[in-house]
Amino acid sequence: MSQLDHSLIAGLPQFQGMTSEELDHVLANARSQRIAKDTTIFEQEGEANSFFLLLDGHVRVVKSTPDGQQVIVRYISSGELLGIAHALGRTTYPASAVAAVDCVVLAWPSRLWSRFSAQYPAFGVGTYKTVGSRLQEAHTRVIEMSTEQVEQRVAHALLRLANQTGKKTAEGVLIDFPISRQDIAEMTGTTLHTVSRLLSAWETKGLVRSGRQKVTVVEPHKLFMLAEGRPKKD
Amino acid sequence: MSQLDHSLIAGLPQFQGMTSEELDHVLANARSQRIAKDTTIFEQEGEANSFFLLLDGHVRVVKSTPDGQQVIVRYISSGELLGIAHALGRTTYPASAVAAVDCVVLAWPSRLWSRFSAQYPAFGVGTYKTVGSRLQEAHTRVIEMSTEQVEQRVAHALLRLANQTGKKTAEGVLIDFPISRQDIAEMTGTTLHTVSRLLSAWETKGLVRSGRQKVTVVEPHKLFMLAEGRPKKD
DNA sequence: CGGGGCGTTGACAGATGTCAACGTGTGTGG
DNA sequence: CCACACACGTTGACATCTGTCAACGCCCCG
Repeated sequence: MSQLDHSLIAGLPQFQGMTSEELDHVLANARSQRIAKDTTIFEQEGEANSFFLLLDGHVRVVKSTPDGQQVIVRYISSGELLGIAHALGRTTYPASAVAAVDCVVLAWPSRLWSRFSAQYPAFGVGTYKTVGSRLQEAHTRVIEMSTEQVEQRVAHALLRLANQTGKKTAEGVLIDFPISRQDIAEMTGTTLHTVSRLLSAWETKGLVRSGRQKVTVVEPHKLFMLAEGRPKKD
Repeated sequence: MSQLDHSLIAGLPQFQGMTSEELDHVLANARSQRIAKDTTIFEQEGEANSFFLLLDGHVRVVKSTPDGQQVIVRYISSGELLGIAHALGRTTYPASAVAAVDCVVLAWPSRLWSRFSAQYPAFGVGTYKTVGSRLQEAHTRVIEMSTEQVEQRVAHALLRLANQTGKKTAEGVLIDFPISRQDIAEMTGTTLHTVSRLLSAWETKGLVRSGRQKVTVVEPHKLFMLAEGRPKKD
C-alpha cells in the first residue's frame, strides 16, 4: 500500500489539530479503496468491520424493509464519514451504502474507532457532532413526513440536494450525481409516478429542468415558496 | 437545598462507576424540581440553560412547525435524560418538553455538560449512546412514515408505548399516562378522527380497550400482526 | 441496431383528510 | 352535592390526494 498524503484528511473537522505524526499514524492504518458506481460498500445487517471516510464521489445510504421496500436515508458527500455503526453502539450496519458514482474511500478497521476517539479529542467530538446533526436531520424529516403533502416534501428534498451537492450551471443548480425519479420517491416516501408528475408540472412552470437521471433547479426561490407555503394556484 | 440521595441516580448507566464522592459532587450541582402536569419544562428555540434527568413521571417532547402544527417526537420515561441540546452541539432546545403527568426532575446548568463528559467517562459514553439510539429510533420512524399505512403506524406506536411504559392490568397492558386521540395522531402523522375510527374498530375486534385519555392493549400479538403484515380481512 | 432501463401519462380507486354534528364524562364552582 | 360547561371522543358524508394499473415512448449502451 502506498503512503497516503496528509492533505487527504488534514482539512476535515474530525482530524483537526493533529500533528503530522498523528496524521501519519491514522493514515498508516487506513486502506484506500476505489468503489465503482453501483457497488455496495457495506450491507445492512452485515458485521460492521470497517468505518469509512468518503474522499471523492457520492454515496447513497439505503434502508430496506423486510418486505423489500427501500428508503434512502441520506446521501453522503466527500469529506463525510460513513459506516459509523460503532458510534451508535452497534456491531452491525443499520443500513446499506451504495456508490452513486465512482468513489474513493478510506477504510479503517472498526476496532480503531474507540482508540481514535480516546486518543484524538477532535475525532471523538467531531464524530459525535456528526451523529447529533444527523439526529436533527432525521427529526426534521419526521416532521416533514408528518405535516407536509407530497409536493412540499419533494420540493424540500430537491432543495436540500441542490444545497448540499449542487453545481452551478448556466441553467441553474444541477444536482451533480445521477438521480432517478425512483430515487427521489424513496427519499420522500412516495412513488416514482407522483415524482414524475410533479417534475413535469414544475418543468412546465419553469421551476426545474430535468431529464434522465438528472435534475437542475432553475428557480430555487419559487421552488422554496412551493415547499413552504401552500399557494393554491399560481 | 436539601441534600439529594445517591440512590436517585446510582443505578443509571450515565452515572455508572462513579465513587460516592463523585455522585455527591454531581448531585450537589443539581437542583431537584417538581413539575405539575401540563407544565412546560423547556421551550423550543429557548436558550438551553439546563439539562435534565427525569426522576419520576412522563414527559412529552413536542416540535411545532412555523404554521402551528405539532408533532410528538417522543415520550421520556423516568431515568432518562432530556434537554440535552448541548450533546447535539446546540445552544437552544430543538423541541419543547411538557409534563404528561406530575413529574420530578433533576436539573443541571448546561455549562456542566462538558465538564461531566470530560470528567466522568461513563457519562460521556452513556449519553452519546443515548443520542445514537435516538438516531436509530428516528430513522425507524422515517421508514415507517415512508412505507406504512396509517393503520400500521398507529398500531406500531401503541405497541411501542405499551412496551416502554405499559402497566399490566387484568384486561391487558395499560399505557400508564393520559393520552388522547390527538396525541396519538401527533405521534403518527395523522388526524384524531382517523385514530378514533381505528381505535373504535380495534375495540370491536377486541384488540384494545380505550376510553378518555386511556388505552389498554388487550391482544398485543394480534395488534402486532396488524402492524406488520397486511391481512386484508379479518 | 436492438433491448432494457428510465420516464411519461391517462384512468381509476382507495385511503385518509376535512367538515360537521352530536355524545359523554369529568372536574369545577356555586 | 348538584349542575353545567368544556374537553375529549364518535360518527357520518364527502372531497381529494396520491397510489395502482396499464400502456407507451425515448434514450443509452452494448
